[in-house]
Amino acid sequence: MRERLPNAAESPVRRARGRPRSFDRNEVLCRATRVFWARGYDAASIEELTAALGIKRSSLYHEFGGKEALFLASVDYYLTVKVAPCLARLEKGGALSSDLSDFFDALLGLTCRPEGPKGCLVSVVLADAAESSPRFKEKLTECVAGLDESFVRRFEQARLCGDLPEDEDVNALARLFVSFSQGLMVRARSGVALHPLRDIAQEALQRFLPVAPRFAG
Amino acid sequence: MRERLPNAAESPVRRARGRPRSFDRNEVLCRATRVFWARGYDAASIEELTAALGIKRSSLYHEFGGKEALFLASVDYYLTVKVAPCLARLEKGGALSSDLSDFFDALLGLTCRPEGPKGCLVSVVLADAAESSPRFKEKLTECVAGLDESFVRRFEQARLCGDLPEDEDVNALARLFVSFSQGLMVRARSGVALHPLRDIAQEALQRFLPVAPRFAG
DNA sequence: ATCTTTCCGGACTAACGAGTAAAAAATAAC
DNA sequence: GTTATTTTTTACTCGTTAGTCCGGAAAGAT
Repeated sequence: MRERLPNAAESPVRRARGRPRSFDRNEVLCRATRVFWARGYDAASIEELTAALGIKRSSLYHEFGGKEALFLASVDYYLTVKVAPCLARLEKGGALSSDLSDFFDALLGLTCRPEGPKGCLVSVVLADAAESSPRFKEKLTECVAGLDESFVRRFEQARLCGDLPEDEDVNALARLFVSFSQGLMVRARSGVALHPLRDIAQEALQRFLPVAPRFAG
Repeated sequence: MRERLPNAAESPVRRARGRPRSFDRNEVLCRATRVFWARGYDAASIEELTAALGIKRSSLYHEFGGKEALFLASVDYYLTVKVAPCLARLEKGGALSSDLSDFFDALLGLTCRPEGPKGCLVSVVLADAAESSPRFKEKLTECVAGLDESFVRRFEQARLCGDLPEDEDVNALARLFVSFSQGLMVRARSGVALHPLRDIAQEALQRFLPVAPRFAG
């Protein structure tokens, strides 16, 4: 029926015992992410999901366990494949403001694509779902903490190389940037185009950062 | 059966012809708002709504037209009864930073009540639903624009009384504050308590605002 | 008192929701 | 080839969904 897709996990190791699966878990997860991202958790039905995923109901339940688990797996996929590359821009080793600018470019590139779902899966969809399930609320908390942490690390580094004052409160600054970024995602959800959002981000950059000692005076 | 509630609209004008309604539209809207706020648009079922509202299905459909219309009416109620008072804090006539601080206090008081739904109906719930219906997306756009506008007005006023520099870009500043506030709402949704959020808001206040001319030097 | 208008209550429908069970198919091990 | 094992497919259950209908009750108008 369906031709076998070359599966990344099959080459060196011996093939698993039974019938090989006909789909790539990552590919399926990627599509599931898209559906949840666009429609929200509750509005995305299993019917809609299986149609988009190209797998049958039972395969979905067999592989992921259920809708809630599939959603959580999608969030993880999203974090790893979509968000992490944005955060990686913070570590490019440039000046702080330049790295932050790159981060916003990547983030907006991700969340304003005309053909893609608008806004952020975590800041918009997971946030909405958070009140419905304790697992979702935990996940949201985790995500926010993770983002805070990434920025804290970058700001600590900036403090060391003189891009931030010695007495800068890096935790406060991180929470500020993360909150602002998530607010930007709400605006992106409303359909605002890339460029206006980029302008807002640039404004934020100029105002959030204290004038760096090495540039001041 | 059900005792008549005194209805605000009945006193001066002549009573309408037929049987008077047994519920207060505002009270019903208030409860509907709570349900959508806590559960999200899709997760809130008509069953759940009618139970919380204390009216029957057909009364709901007769009065509001349907779920989508009820949701939009709830958003309007929320804007008028919940958000507007927060924005009114901006107009108290104090110093800019003091009025902004009051605004954040009111906003967080609204969105962090331990017994109430966390986060903001607009920034979290409507944002999620926005991708599902064009009416919702329009409404979200309207809401964001309205918030921007309120801040723009306040900043223009601040420019006049010297709380902001003459050349300040009030539009940019407004979008910044609104985006940050909406990001705070995402964090509130995750269950963070009032005080940590208030600290973040205070930090934002200190960093967003350029040093006012009349306080500088 | 009677008529007219409106609202309430409950039953109803047809579709759709998530989740499951069992048969069929594809491969590895023997 | 046969058997064991895993995935895929198909068909199903059964509760819930949004939305509708209609008989009857309540109140103002006359």
